[in-house]
Amino acid sequence: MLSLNASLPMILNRALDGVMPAYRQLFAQYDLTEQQWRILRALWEVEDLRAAELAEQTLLPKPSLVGILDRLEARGLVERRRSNKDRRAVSIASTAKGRTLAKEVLPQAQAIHDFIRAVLPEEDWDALEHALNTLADRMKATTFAEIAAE
Amino acid sequence: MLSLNASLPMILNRALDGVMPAYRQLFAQYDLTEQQWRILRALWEVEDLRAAELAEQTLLPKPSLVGILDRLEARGLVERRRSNKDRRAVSIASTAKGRTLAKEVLPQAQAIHDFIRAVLPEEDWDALEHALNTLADRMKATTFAEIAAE
DNA sequence: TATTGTTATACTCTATAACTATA
DNA sequence: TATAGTTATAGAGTATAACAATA
Repeated sequence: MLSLNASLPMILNRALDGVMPAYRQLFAQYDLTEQQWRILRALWEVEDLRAAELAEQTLLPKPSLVGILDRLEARGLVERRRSNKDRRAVSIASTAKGRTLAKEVLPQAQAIHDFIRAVLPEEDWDALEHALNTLADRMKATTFAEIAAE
Repeated sequence: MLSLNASLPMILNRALDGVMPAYRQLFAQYDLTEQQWRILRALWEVEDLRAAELAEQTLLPKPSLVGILDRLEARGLVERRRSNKDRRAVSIASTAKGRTLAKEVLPQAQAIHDFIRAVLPEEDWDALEHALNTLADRMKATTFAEIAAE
């Protein structure tokens, strides 16, 4: 029987547990949680995103998104605008204040990233990325019911 | 500049996001959260563990552990016993009821695991495990301050 | 009717620091 | 004094379902 620490979730969690503290120390300096960071990070790359797109890119459930956006908006880092084309939709964008923050934080995040990249040789990263992405894609199309039915 | 969805945390999170729903559907049938599962899973492999060991193996912070154990104990799935050798220490073990649960759930968790393993060839798994464990080890010994100082 | 985003509810987990009892 | 576990506090995120406005 498989042991706990050889299970894929635990391997992934251990890796995250190794990597995230460095990031969290950085985020903490700017009073950001990991989820808030993901949202800002996504918004800094584009003009704006609709709530549904943002939820998908950040892997955050839609009802969670609302609260996290509320907090970011209250701090003036993002802003919500009702779309004119479809009055149901909301477009979310970084504010100027948010972009100022980006200029300060992104280089430091990049430094962490570079440090991490240097731990493994380039070809290991390619293999890692490919394997994990394959897994995620394959599993996204699979439910527990299908597995149990085998 | 690096994009969000190419960052290691996001790659790992996406993989978890692909893999966990299948497990969560299973856990939900037994009213278990992911964290509760980790604890039970660890306790099913051994006679007992001390709180500190359990926290380490499950990657759960000690104060979180207390509440999660409270809930598991209230359901009669685990039990806490004060150690006689060191009256400060607490040894935590699965109850008979917990072991009955194990017999029911573990084979289904194993089925998910087998399914996941079949997605990638054996050698990819070896590479993946090795790469991620190397990363976790290397990063655990690193603080943000060190990275920033480079 | 279907979709977008939001609200409501209830709960689990987290972070940090301080505390109790042992050692 | 140091350690093991717990408590206290305050908050963030999650899950699920239901809802209002709009399409």
